[in-house]
Amino acid sequence: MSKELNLKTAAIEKISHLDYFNIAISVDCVIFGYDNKELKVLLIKSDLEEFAGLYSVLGDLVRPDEDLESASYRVLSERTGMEDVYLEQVHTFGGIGRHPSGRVITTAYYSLIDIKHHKFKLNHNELHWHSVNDIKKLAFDHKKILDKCLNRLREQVMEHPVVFNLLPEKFSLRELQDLYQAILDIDLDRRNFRKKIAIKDWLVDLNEMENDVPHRPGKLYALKKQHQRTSTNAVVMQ
Amino acid sequence: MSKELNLKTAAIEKISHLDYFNIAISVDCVIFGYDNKELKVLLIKSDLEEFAGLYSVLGDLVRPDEDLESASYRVLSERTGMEDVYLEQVHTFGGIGRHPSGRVITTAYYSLIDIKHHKFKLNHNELHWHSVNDIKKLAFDHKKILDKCLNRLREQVMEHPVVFNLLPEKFSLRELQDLYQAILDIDLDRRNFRKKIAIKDWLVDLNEMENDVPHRPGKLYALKKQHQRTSTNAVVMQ
DNA sequence: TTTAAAATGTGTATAATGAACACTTGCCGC
DNA sequence: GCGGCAAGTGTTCATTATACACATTTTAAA
Repeated sequence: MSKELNLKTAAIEKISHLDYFNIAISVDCVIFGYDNKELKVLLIKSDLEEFAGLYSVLGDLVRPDEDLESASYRVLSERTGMEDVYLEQVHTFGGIGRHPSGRVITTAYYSLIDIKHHKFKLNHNELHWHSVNDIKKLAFDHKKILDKCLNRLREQVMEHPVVFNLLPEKFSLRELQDLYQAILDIDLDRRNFRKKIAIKDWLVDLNEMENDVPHRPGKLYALKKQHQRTSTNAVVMQ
Repeated sequence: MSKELNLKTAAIEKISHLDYFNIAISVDCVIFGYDNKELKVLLIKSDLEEFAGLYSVLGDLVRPDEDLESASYRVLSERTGMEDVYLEQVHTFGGIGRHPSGRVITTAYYSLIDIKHHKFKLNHNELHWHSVNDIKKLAFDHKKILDKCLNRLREQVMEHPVVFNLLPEKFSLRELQDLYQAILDIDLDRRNFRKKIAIKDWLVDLNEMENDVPHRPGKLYALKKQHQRTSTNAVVMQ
């Protein structure tokens, strides 16, 4: 792979090769989880003095031989032990001063994982789940990144079957509704919600019941196979 | 600005500084225009041997001291002479082999401009408008980039007042409907279309009439000031 | 000046979708 | 067996989207 770029614009020739390569690329993964009727996000204590005491989302520099999806997938699996996660690119943040140590352009992804999944492990002491609603300030421009990812998640949630990545394989409609309410931060009418979900035809009735609830158990459902989207079977993945 | 990045992950320390900076960042602008009832896109003949005869969208490397928006804005004004254009980030493409001369990650923007605007000039002999529907193949991964931008445009068009950037300041409802039909590639019912637009309350009635049409002239409208969004007054711009 | 062609401008009826709302049933725990 | 709690289920009403037709205005040509 030649290190000489061949883009012949008027401007480029005036500027040295090194200048152009003096920008680093990173990916940042906003990893959402769901627990105790709250939407959570996985954060790590910032190791930069400038941001002492602040948390940031998980990210890393992109290696020369990996594409963006691979990089964010690597961040995810290194940090959580999980594979086959749902990942979606949201936005690229390229402000000049966004990283105190140098020019770093970052592409933000959001990811949805099941906190209770047997493979899920926190591979770092300083990793913690935080309730999305409680987060006021983050290191770098990560609050902006979080907000953008949260907005994207909210836009997607009623149109596409993505939130099931936050739940265990089997779930009741009440659990599903609680999850929607946590994500959208609104109350939903139970009957209308069930109707809406039924119409979409995303679920299979497992003919099983909840068995660990202190009241009448509900039916258990699972997402239909053809709607399951993860990093390995993504329908659209560049 | 220190060249020593301070991101202390396990992985980074094993890899030399130069490796990480051996990635270039570019922006690509998918510039849409509208003429003769067709949606157009501004393309340039590729100057790479690998893509001889193929066209590509307009792009350039990002300079070390400019953010992504500035870079795409610069590409736009250098190529078209226009300022105050509408620009929106769509997606970042980071595949390993997407550029034959080296590793280049690119962030794609789409832009909407009025082909007939007095400031619009093509500052390059090899720039041409192409009908979006006729484009089968482009250099690099630019067909994919075009498709993604076109999809984004189509998603936005009914919800947000963006397409007015493709029209002159004054326009009739017929012209507006023709434009919507060109973008969405469908026919719309005239009465329902007018109702839908009226409800949105985007337009002011100028109390003027068309005067260059070979039939009954229609009323002229303009986009209300508070809905005009360009690069200088953008509501949300990172 | 009459007439044909073409597009403007407008309203209503019907269908589809979304929102509000209450009661009976089943299981658990005491 | 009784109280608590959530499951399960339909209907009405309001809003929104769709389908559809006719009279009017202007230009251009006979």
